[in-house]
Amino acid sequence: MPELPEVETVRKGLLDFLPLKINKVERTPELASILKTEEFSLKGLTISSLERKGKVLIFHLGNGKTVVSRFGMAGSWEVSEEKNKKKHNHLQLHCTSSQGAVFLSYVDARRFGKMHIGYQEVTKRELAKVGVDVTTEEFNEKVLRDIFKKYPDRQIKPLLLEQEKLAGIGNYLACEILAHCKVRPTRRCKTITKEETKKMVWATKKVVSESIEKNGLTFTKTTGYRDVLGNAGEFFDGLVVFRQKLCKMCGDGPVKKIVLATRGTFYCPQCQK
DNA sequence: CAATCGACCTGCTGGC
DNA sequence: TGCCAGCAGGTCGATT
Ligand SMILES: [Zn+2]
Repeated sequence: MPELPEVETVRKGLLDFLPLKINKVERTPELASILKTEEFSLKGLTISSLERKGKVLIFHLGNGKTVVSRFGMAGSWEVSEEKNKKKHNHLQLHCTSSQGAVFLSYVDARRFGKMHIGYQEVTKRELAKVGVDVTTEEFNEKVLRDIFKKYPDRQIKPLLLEQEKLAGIGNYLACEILAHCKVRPTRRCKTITKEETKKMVWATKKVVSESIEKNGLTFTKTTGYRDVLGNAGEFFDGLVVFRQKLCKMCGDGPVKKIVLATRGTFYCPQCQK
């Protein structure tokens, strides 16, 4: 269920343990459906740096060796001092980290995640499918305007979710961004004004950065997204429409829920035009 | 070609 | 309380 802020929080959490030398690899048979590429063994390699583009996390292990990880709806990386005995732990790496001996695990109950263990070429190929990351300098008004020009008849909200166009936005971020720039999710791109486009860039930067500051969003108490040490994200109170009854911007508008491209979509008819 | 829509999985939530 | 349909933060591939 991770969007850009959750993946970034996981990345930052792992940074504290670098370098991570992998001494032993344990895996379940179910990893096979997640692991799309396997060009070498991880045993004996050392994770030296971590990169992120949109919702994709990239591990660098030296000599052009990389791991590309997409979390799907329920996947995440966890660090523990004790062996991680969680039910859906499909890959457990016994490591020596800068903090001592730890276990690095990829846990994914629904197995919608994808992983590639491959050389630079694989990373390059995978990242080529990913559009402009919304946290980069590259993301600006022109990028959005060009997309709108190219897809004039499409509804804005499903378009925001497409990672080949903009990278990092998922369902909650899309709803929140559109609320903050006061644009209804059903609006066709060609009807979005220059002023609204400008505001959408601002809203994207605002919502994404605020969620990152809060270490992402956790919904359910028991399950759902956690950082590498098992802590919940605290962005819940920052939501203004997503899964809300009342709009938190105007304070009294009842939030409407519709379905767009099979995804639950929330907006305030009072605030958003 | 672009756009929509079910399929992939497990587990929580809410209504009866 | 128990059961069970409906739904979930995301892609993909097949089909229109
Ligand atoms: Zn409102």
